[in-house]
Amino acid sequence: MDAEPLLIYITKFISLTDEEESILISRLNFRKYLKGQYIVQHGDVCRFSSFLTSGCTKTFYIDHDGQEHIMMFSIKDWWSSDLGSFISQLPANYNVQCIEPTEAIQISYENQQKLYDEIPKLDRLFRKILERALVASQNRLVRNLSLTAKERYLFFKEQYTSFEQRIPQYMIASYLGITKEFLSKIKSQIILDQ
Amino acid sequence: MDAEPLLIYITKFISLTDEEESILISRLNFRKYLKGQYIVQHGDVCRFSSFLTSGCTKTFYIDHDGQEHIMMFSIKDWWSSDLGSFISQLPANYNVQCIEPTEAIQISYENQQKLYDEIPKLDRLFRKILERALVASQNRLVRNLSLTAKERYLFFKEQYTSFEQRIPQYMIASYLGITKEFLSKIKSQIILDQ
DNA sequence: CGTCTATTTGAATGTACTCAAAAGCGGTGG
DNA sequence: CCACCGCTTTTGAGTACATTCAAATAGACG
Repeated sequence: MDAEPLLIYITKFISLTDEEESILISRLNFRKYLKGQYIVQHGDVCRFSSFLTSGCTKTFYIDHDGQEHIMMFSIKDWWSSDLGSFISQLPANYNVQCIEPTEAIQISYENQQKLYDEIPKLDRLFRKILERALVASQNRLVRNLSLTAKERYLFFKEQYTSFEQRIPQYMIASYLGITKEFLSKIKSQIILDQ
Repeated sequence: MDAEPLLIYITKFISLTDEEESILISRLNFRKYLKGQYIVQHGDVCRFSSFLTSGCTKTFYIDHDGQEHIMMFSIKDWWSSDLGSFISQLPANYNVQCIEPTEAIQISYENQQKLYDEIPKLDRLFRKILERALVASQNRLVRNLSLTAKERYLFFKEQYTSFEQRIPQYMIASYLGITKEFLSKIKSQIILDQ
C-alpha cells in the first residue's frame, strides 16, 4: 500500500514540494474492498473521498420503484464518492459499490479540510479536477438529451473500450439509461447493420 | 456598472482583503447584451467567463439534425460560459445566448489565470463553486435517468418557480429533454389530474 | 455436470415523437 | 381600435422508440 499512484496523478495538475508530499501522505488512509462491498451507502454520510488504485466501482441511485440507475463507473486513477454528501457532510443520496476487488487511497473530510489549509495548492488541484469533471458531466447530459439509445451505446463502446470488457451488460444498460433487454436488442441490431 | 454583486456573491464562499478586492476589480470587464445576442458561439473559443447581474441566458447544443438542446439557464448571481472551451481555450461545442437583455461581469481567460496566482484564495472560491455545480449536474443527470417527463416537469416547476414565468415553454421542453408538443400534453394532463 | 446469474428473444404495451393544422397571444400600424 | 402578422402553444392522428413481462439460451463457476 503506498501513495505513489496518487502522487503521480497529482503531478499532472500541480507540483508539490517534498515537504508538502509528506504532509499529504501523513493524512492518507489505505483500504481494500471485496467485490460487492459498499464504499458509500445511501443514507450514511460520506466521510471520505476515495482515489482508486485498482478495481472498479459503480455509483448509483435507487429510485422510488427500487430500480438502480448507474451514474458513473470509476477505475484506477479516478475518484469515487458521493460528492454531494462529502462536501456537505449530510446523508448520501447515492451508493458506491465495488464491482471488482478494489483498492483505494482515502482522505477523510476532516483531513481534506486540514490539507486545504496546510497546502493551498490543493485548492488549485481540486479546482482543476472539478473543472474537468464538470465538463464531462455536462457533455454526458447533452449526450443523454440529444442521442438515441443506440448512439449512446456506440459512443460508450468507442469511448470506454476497456469498460465493455469488465462490466456486465446490464450495468452498462443502466448507465446508458435503458433496460438490459433493450441494450441486447440494440447489439443484435448493430450486428445486422454490418 | 459596478462589481458589487460579484463581491457580495464571493463573500458567501471566502473573504477577500481590500487589496485583493481591488486587484480583482481591476481585472473585470462589464458588458451589456440585447435579447438574442450570443455570449458564446459554437466554434469560437470562449475567451471569458460571465457572471450575470441581470437578465437570462440559455446554454445549448445543436445536434446533427439542427435541433437545439438546452443544457442550462443562467440568471443573476450565476455564471454563464462554455466551461469546456474556457478552460481548454479550444473551440466551443455549445452556444450561450441571451433570452433577455442581460448584464454581465466578465473575466478573460488571461486575467483569470493571473488572478489565480495573485489571489490564491480564488482557487478555493472556484473549487467550492465547482463542487456545487458538479453535484447539481450529477443530480440533474440522475433525474433524467430515473424520472418520467411528467415528473421532471413537476420537479422543474417546483424547483425553479421563477423560471416558469420568464422562459418560453418550448425552451423548458428542450431543457427537460422533450418536445414542445409533448410538454403541452403533459400540462393538460396535469390539469386533468387535479 | 448442475446451479446461478446474465443475456437474448418475442409479443404486447406505453411513452414520447413527428407532422399537420388550428388556436391563442402580443405587438404594430393603418 | 381592430386587423393583421409572427411567434408560441395546443390538439389530434399516426408512428417510432423503448419498456414490460415471460420464457428460452448462454455463460461462469464450483
